[in-house]
Amino acid sequence: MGIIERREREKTERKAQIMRCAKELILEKGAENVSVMDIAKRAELSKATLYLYFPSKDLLFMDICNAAAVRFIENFRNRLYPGLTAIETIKLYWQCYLDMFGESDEMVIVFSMWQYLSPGYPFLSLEDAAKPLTIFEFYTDIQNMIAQGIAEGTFDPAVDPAMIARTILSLFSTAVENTAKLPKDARNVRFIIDETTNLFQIIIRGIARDGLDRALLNLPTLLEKYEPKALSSKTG
Amino acid sequence: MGIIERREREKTERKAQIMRCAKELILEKGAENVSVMDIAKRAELSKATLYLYFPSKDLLFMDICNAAAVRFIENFRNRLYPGLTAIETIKLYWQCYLDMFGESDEMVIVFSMWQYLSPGYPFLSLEDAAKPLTIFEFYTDIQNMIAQGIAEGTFDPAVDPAMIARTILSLFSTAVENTAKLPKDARNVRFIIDETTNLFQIIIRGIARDGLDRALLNLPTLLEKYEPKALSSKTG
Amino acid sequence: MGIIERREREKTERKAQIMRCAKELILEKGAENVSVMDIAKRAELSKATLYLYFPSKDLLFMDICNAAAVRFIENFRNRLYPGLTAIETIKLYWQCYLDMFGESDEMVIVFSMWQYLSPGYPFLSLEDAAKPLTIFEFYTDIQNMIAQGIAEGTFDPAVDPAMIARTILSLFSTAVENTAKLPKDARNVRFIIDETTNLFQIIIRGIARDGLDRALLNLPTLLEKYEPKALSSKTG
Amino acid sequence: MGIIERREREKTERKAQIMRCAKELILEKGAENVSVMDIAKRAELSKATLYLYFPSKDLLFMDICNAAAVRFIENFRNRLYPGLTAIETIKLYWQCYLDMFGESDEMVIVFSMWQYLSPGYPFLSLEDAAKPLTIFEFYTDIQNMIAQGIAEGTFDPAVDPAMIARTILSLFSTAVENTAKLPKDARNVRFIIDETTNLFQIIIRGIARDGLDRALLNLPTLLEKYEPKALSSKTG
DNA sequence: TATGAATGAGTGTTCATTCAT
DNA sequence: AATGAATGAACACTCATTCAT
Repeated sequence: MGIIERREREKTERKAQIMRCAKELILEKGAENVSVMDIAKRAELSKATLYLYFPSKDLLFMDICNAAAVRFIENFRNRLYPGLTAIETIKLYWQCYLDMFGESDEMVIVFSMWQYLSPGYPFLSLEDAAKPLTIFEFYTDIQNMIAQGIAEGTFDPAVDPAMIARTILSLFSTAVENTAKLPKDARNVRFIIDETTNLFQIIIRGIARDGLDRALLNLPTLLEKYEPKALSSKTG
Repeated sequence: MGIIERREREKTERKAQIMRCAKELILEKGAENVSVMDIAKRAELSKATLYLYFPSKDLLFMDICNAAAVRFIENFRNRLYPGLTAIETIKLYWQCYLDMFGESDEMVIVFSMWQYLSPGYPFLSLEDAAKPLTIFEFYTDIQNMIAQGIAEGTFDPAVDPAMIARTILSLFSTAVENTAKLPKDARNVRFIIDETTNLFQIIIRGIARDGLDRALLNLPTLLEKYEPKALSSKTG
Repeated sequence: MGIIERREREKTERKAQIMRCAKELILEKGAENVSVMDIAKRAELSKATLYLYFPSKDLLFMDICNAAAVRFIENFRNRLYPGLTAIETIKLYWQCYLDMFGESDEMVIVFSMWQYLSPGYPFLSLEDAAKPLTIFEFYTDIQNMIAQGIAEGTFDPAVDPAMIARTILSLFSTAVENTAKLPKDARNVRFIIDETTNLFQIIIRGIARDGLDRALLNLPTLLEKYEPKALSSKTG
Repeated sequence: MGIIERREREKTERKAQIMRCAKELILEKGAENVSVMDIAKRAELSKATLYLYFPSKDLLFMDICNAAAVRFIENFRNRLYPGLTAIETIKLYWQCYLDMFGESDEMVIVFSMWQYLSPGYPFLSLEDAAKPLTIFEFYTDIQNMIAQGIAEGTFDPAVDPAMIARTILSLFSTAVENTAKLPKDARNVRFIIDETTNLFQIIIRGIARDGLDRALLNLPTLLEKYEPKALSSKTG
């Protein structure tokens, strides 16, 4: 039985290795410039071997995209408290983003794969999406947070949650993808985090109900972490 | 010398004709699906002849991008009044956008070419841009308007004008490009205008100085035109 | 030694199982669309294991072809009476064909494998055949029947028995293979039998001695079985 | 204007040259073993250049098939007399076949291309044919001749003209293709002609009305040419 | 005995660019 | 000035076969 397990482990490891190589290349050259040959060379395998682990280039890319997206979403959902206000949830969401992005290039991968696979996706309509990407759940999550915020009187009721979700995703996607297209050494993770944080902050303010105290809307940053336990007023 | 001039004129005319054909195709099929062959056929020229007028496909596309951008920028600058406030200027800017987008596909061209040519551009830094695109002046113009707004106390002084300019351009670019990827008949110009207007509005609100009366920030829409002459208080 | 025998038996059984799977696939998809992978999957074995039992795909296919051919030939030879006239033998031969084809897909296998393996074979010369296929014995049998018929005055002495044998085999082969290329459900065994019967009938008539009573040459059909026992006039 | 004509001529010449190379390879290796690369190499061109002259491999092969088929059919129809009996027409048909086949490998090409492109074609049903090959007209022509023969009392009325047409084409196709698959030096044009002549002869006899004088049915051979002018009794 | 893993050599097709004329 | 012709390099994907374990 040890053998079977070891085989399993090796297979997983190989898949992971291939995905790692593909990710490197995506980060280096941009998704649309990565060919199956490139990945094979980097992984020191033959093209044919790649196809042993992934049935097609698209599915390899989808796996890469989903793996990171799943990690993010699970992390976020695990840290969710019942009874959080919309703005608290948003802050938590953002904290998860900072945590994940601070550690790795995962977010870059998520968004650039996403653009590659479903280019026009979230901006226009959900229905046009051809491929089942986990990242689509980002859309739902964000939409829900905005809707809850409207219900709680935090956000302007004239605002369309779906449109805001689209916008936020587009912004991140663009930010991240643009970064991914730069040569790797020019890339500055820290910068991306600051930039996307500012963007998100602006949008949150832009959709806030008129007259709301802005102090409530401050998102966590790399310097100021958000601790949901402390903030969520379970007693009140 | 008349001959030289005529030659010059003919050459310009030819170039314009090629660009016209290329633009048609970009709108019909999306930038990345337009081949040199396609353009040559549409222009009823040989591929080799195209290379007589444009040194490469990329440079042809850049010219197309620039030509439209120049039209927009000149139109905007021509309609500028001295003495306009930042927010008035922004409204005018937006009115120009509405005018241009309502009338023609020029904006689609501008942004989709731009994405095609310098995908990672404006988000990160001006210096990294490999190619001299006129569209970069959009960036300066927007930046200036935001900076002026900060100076006039309309916008939050903590805001970074350059970052806002990047953001706005990214959003438009994404919106327009996503649209451009749809088949031409499915494209809905009206929808793009509404969407980008909403986005712009949210950002303007998001960067407004705390406590500012939001009514001042209302952008023109397709229904409510902005008339700078009436609004600009030259006397005050 | 029981062990050795059991091993032998198991090996044979495994081979048979693989051949069964391959045959199913050939019937379903046509010989040239069956890959080693397909067969391995169907047999629930690894590709490598297949190569333990058959040294190559070609040789597996040859075995399949031969096994079915042997079955047919043995059946035919078992039912042969000494003292049958040529035309009686031919009728018997045809009856065997009808029996075998009516009951199973064996004939389809025989001929489609044959075409796959030795496409140019029987038409031109026996010597050119690269691979030792049992089906070549069909050729000898038919040739013998024709030669006997000539000797008995049933067939035109100007006729070349070898050529007729080639022709008949080619016709069957083509008929069967064409059928095999159709999707399995569209295949119409009944139709093939009728068609090949007609063809065979025409050839038999075509080579009959001038002036011979055609009634003697009527082949059995699906409706009219041939009973050699009754017909063979052992007394005369 | 001379230039245009020369270009035209050169283009035609190039096409012809490519077709020549492809034909050589088909004769040498069999149609299904000829790749675009092979043809390009033989023609001392790049693969891309081939695609300048033929839009796809299939269409190149179809052109090859059709060009020869058209030559044959036109030759036959040009030599047709009004008022010929069925059997006279058949003899003429055969004479055309002998003429064409004696001179070149054209018939080999016709039939092996045909098999490659529409493998199961004539045997089963006309409707299944996916590609418009001129060779299908062979089918109609033969069918008509048989039908006329039945009407004139030459052939057995029980015979199905369509089935005979299928058979004849299958036989030629098989004969020719089998030849084509042999190594080129083993091929013997003379032999094919004799063989197919004999086959055709046998079928004609096989479908003759019972009691008909066989002498009327003798087909032309390489040795005995058929001269339709002499035979067609225009006066009677 | 059995197999998972690996691969070399191939498939048809596309496209931006060059160059002799 | 204009072009027809040519091409190298690339693309995603497949398959029969081998071999270490």
